[in-house]
Amino acid sequence: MTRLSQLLLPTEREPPADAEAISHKLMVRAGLVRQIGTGLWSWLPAGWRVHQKVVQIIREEIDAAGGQEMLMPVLQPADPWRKTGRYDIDELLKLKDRKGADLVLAMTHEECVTSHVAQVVRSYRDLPFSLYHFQVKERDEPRPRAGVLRTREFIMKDAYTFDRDEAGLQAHYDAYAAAYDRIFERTGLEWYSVESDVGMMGGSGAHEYMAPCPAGENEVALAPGYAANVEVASADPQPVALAPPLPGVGGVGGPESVHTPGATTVDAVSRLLEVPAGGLLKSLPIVIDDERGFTVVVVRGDHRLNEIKLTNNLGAAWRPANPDEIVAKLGPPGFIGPVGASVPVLLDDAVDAEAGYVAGANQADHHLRGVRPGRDFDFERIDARRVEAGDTVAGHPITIQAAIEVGNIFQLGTRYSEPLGATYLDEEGVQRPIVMGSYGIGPARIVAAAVEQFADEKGISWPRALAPWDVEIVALGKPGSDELAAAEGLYRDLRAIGLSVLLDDRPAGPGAKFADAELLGIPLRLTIGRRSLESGRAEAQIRRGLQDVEGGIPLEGAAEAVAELWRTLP
RNA sequence: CGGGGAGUGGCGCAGUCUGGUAGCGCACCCGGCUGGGGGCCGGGCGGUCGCAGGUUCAAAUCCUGUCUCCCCGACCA
Repeated sequence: MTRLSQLLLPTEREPPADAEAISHKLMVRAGLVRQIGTGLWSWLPAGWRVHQKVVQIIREEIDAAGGQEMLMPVLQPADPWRKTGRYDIDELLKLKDRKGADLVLAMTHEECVTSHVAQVVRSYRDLPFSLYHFQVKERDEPRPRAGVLRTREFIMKDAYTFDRDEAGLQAHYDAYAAAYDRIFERTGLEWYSVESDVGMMGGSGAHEYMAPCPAGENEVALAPGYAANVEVASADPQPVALAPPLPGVGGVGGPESVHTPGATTVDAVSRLLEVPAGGLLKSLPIVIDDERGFTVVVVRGDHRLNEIKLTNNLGAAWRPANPDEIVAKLGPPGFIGPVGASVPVLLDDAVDAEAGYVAGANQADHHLRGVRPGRDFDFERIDARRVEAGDTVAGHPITIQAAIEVGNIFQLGTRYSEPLGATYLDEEGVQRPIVMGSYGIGPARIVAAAVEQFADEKGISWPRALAPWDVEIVALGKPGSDELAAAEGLYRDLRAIGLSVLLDDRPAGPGAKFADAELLGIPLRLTIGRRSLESGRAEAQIRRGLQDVEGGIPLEGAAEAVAELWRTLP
């Protein structure tokens, strides 16, 4: 179906009233997708062609990397999810069948694939291998948003590797990383891979593949040779100009108490004492979920706590202390500090132990000036702050950029094989858990990212590899006209040499056809009108940049010339 | 879950405050003109105003409840 007159392509002049993200607006306007409920989207024919382009690229590269394609169900028994402890996740949709049996709608397929492998694999001779499928995932998201960027139902390519040991996993992981590089390179997207948090998935290592764009929900810290999710990024802090010199710094005597009535925030203290925010110490009382208990985390006043880094570097869960605990252990909230506190202090790496700071005095309406870590309080070091733009890595300042996560790779280890009993016998007859990895890609996010990255004021501009059709022919003139006949001829010739072609043969005006073509974003547009017939040439416009091809393309032998031009497009 | 906003022909909106014959633009259908950037003229089709209950002689409009959708935040294997 490649005649526009017969294609269901409901384009709109106006974006949905409440849409914000570029991809949301344009994918709806261009007739690619339609919404049926919050976070629930249908792919219309043109949009589905793009999705299938992405799927095919992924399939080819994962096959080449040794992945074996299969298919697992979305509807699954609850039992394996109970065994892995994931049945209680809020995002997991649960239901019952007519007999009252508990079922879930899978949000990913570790439980299923691992259950099968547990039944099938007996010996080290059965390993290694990797499996994958493209399948719908269901997630009861707290807040779907931005069109197809974050939905409750979506298709994912999820792959799983099964190895005898960590070394095998590492080899598989590296192979998948290389395959991912090829996949994202082929899509034509701007992308990079970053270190990422292993999250609640557990495991020992993870990378995310990011496509930078304004609608992205992730923040990535970037510097030459460095890219990390802000969730886990570390960097050298920017220095703070501490002037004038603070009392007590390097000198005799302890900190000096100053009256700071009502100054409960960094901002207020900073202004009152005329000390930059970075010259303050911010004390964050927490309760760690192990023998450490009540603890104060101290970061520079101009820095923010990174809760994920804190959790990872503590190696334990924690919660903010409540006001009663703070008063009992330290003093009035707003005036707490590490000096004189009889609780453990974790000092962020960015705090200079030789410098003098302002900190809360653990006394209402008072702060201490000239507080020097080490001299005035004992501490252990921790890296717990969120990096800021301008911090440096190996001397290079970082920037922080919004990005969409389009893929990820995880070293799972035995997180799923142990609870589900996926084991094998090694050469010595010893039973060992299978070592696993998991690897996801969201094709819909790749589609949306491509829209976001290359759209202009006229509409979408697909990378050649993802476009729903290679070439669009705009046929001007009435039905039955010579122009339309010539367009039909060109259409057949292009198809004959293997290009996919969308022919706009609708009885519409030229303005409407050109506008729709630019909205839909096919990389190359050929126009056949009266002028073309008179000059023997089709006008050609490259969508990216809306560049007209000088002189057009001679209709005589046009197919080869078009194919040649098409291969040069982005 | 917290905060904000919105439900009126297919789409985008006005009307609601101050109750009194449901409107506009686009799209769509028919006829004609036009034919290289959303063109013009004429004639049409299409809406239980999200849903339920209430107040009233009278409800899109006031009251109560409820459902749905969007945005910000929290959350996000």
